[in-house]
Amino acid sequence: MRKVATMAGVAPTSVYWHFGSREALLGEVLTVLIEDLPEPQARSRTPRKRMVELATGLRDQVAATQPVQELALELGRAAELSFPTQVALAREVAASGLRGDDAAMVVRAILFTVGGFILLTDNFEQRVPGSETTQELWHTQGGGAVDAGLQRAMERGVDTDVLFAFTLDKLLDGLLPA
Amino acid sequence: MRKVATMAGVAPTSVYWHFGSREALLGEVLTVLIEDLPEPQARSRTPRKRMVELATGLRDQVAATQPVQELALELGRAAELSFPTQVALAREVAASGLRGDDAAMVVRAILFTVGGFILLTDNFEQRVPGSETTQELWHTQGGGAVDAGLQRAMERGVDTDVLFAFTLDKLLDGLLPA
DNA sequence: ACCTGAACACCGTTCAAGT
DNA sequence: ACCTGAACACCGTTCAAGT
Repeated sequence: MRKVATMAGVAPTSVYWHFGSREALLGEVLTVLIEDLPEPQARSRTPRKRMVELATGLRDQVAATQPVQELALELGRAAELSFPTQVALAREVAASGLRGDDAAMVVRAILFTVGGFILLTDNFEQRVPGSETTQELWHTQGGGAVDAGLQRAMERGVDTDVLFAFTLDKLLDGLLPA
Repeated sequence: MRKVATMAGVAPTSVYWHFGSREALLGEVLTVLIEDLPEPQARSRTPRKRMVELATGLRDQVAATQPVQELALELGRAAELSFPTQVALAREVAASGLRGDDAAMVVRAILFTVGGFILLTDNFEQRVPGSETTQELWHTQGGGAVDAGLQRAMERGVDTDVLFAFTLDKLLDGLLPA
């Protein structure tokens, strides 16, 4: 508040006259930031490929505008960030032949998976220096609990981009049976 | 800090002699809380059913111990909470016939999906009163953008428990083809 | 209508001084 | 070895007083 006021060349208390509270101020900032986000785009030739494009695009956009996402999260307005993609996704699900409640479940399953991935990856990156990743925990855990090859693979860690693409692909296999 | 000190019948500054910082204190609290969590259990008869049981169990456990989860999240130690389930899940994936890197991808896809769902649902519940859900945004959005039946379904909202079960089921369909 | 300074009730933290 | 009070540098916010 004091920093913002200084930048505006005004006393901290003036901000309260204009915005009422810190939260209200941040809310207006977020609204502007959200308006400036680009529209989701999908140019591929099949509905399924366009779904992947939209999902990946949302993930990339959030990664590229992390401060916006953190602010939205803090203000409990994360839903707004994903809404344009949700609408575009709904259109593709309808294009793939699904209707009504069935279509809605598919739209939501995809969006929850994408959104969940984003939050989870984000949480990993904000990891406190001293804390352990599950990767490190697999090292600690003596062998023998699971198959040796699996153990080694778990100890190696993952590329989250690859995992995201894999998970989305398999989910779509389940959601849109040939 | 001051509250904790009062409860311990000591000056706030004494806490710093024992723990060093607020973060270190909370870290030790979290370690104890995590130790007290029950082991993941899976009693069903097929690997796939046990996977569903483990995933659902983790979700339920987190919901039942939300303060622990929030603390783990704040301290960047969310990974630890899911680790026992991750090991149990790895065992089931191996039991279903997968090995090495393929198995690891499947374990991670499931765990990321479950973890993501948990974080996302949690974020929705912590929604700020004034903020809009996508459900409300669908109402705002005039009709015509998508199929009318789908629009109505999106306006109705979801039971996240049902959506979770559905998504997990479809993901497993994709991950463990018959 | 807009801005101000003084002040309040909080934070986490440091540190010299005590026993 | 453990505890203390005083103090620092922060927060968000209220409010009476100014112009």
